[in-house]
Amino acid sequence: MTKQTRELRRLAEENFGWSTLRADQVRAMEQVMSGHDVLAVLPTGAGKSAIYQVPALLLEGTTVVVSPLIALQHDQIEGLADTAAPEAVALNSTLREGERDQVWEAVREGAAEYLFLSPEQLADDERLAALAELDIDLFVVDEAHCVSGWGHDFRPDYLRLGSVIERLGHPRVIALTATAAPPVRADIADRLGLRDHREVIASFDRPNLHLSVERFTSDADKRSAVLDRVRTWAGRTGLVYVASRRDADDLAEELVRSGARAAGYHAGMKAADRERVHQDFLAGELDVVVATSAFGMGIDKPDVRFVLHASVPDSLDAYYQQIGRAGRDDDPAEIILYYRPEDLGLQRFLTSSAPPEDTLREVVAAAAGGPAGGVRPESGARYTRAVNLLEQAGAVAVDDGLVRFVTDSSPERAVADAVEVAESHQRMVRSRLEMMRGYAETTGCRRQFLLGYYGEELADPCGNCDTCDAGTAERQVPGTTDFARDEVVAHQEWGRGVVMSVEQDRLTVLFDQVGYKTLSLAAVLENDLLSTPA
DNA sequence: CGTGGCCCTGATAGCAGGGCCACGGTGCACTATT
Repeated sequence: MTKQTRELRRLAEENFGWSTLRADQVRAMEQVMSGHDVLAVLPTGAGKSAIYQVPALLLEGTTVVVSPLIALQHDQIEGLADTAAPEAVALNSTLREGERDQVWEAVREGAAEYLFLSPEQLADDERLAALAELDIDLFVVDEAHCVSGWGHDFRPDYLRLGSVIERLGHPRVIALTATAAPPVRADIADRLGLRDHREVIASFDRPNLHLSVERFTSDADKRSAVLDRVRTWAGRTGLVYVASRRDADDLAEELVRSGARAAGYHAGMKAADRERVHQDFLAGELDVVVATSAFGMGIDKPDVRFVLHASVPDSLDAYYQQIGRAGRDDDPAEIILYYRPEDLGLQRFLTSSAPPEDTLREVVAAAAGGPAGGVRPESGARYTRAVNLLEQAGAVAVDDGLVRFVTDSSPERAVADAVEVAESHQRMVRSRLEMMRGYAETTGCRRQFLLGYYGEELADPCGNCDTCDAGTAERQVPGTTDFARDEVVAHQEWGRGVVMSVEQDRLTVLFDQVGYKTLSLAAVLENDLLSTPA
């Protein structure tokens, strides 16, 4: 053990009371201390926060932590307050002016070691300039999958964190998440501008989760199957994920009517009601929460015995994250997807977003017609998204919040290029949804499919999923030696791709431009669809 | 993309069928009113 590792262990014990650290945690901390940027993908409960909390004590300056939810910021700050570690503070819209000043003062004086912020806080140029004046030597992006999942449309300030990091002189960066498939990892590293970074990736396998899918034709049948299942498990702790707020309310109400200790949860509820459901679930006063995707981040309850999906989520990334809330105590848990292909339609709608052509034109006109030093774009998610697309298309550059038109192309061309970037992203989103379909409809081992999606190989069928139970998931014979996992291939129309998995009769390839595609092995071989560049 | 509710029509015992429309998720920050 090196001197530094001993020092990290000592600080962990003295300040946080952690007498042991996991190998993954230590590895990530050591990389940070050697000056590397780090992307750590570790399951919830594996102590992700320690990866920045401990090294922060060895580094002189302030640690900035970007966190997506104000509630999560509070949880983290409370957690730190219970330790011997230095003070943690947050800057967000809930603070009054006086409180805001106090936070700044604490940070400036060095009284606060950890500063929690939302990505939107960092969009304000004055605030960013003030931060740049400070000595910030560690920049942490918590729940980093949000960069990829939310940044492109929903919360575009996530995609600007790369420039924020540059503006702060590129302190060491740690990106933390519990779930990230290979393309998501690449997106995070790319968008944050990680430099010579190291990845610490834990296994995604959760062998205690029994995986299954039940297929339905009628929506009413599916719905009663979900309700019946929960009723037969009366008293067990679990989650039911639904696609709409109305379903959350309705299903919860039906369960309550049949005597279950259940409640709905979605973003349309009053903050106090949401908080109460959250707390009651953690305290064991509620058995079942019927929720939209709003429920989950920050929930670390060990004894969740089932997670049911009354409707498909928009990707396997979301699905894995949601089912991962079950069985954290390593005891068996049931994971069931109640599947109707029609339900994919709702997700297709929810994840579709028309390229913002009007806004793109507005921003291009302002930048191309403005002063050479650049123009300050209007604030708001709509404009930020347009700037992001134009920047990615190489049409504009952004420095200190000023947008400059930097291409030789015409303004019309710039808009068209940005639209193409948006459409390319849209194709990726669509292909993710198709992978969700693939999981639901596979006759192979569910776990092999799921782990394959995360770039992890499981040699034999798992023996703990419905297809294994039914015997349809026979041992996967590599159909041919023509293609191997991780191999780079090229397709005439879809361009470069990487083989994600090889099954008996088909293979799944992740293409850079069009996302995931599942190809029939026979068709590939017969028509010579894929070449393997040397 | 798919569903549920509404209205209209036509045809005629209690409503079937078609067309149209609205709706559907995640959170930050900021503002105006009570």
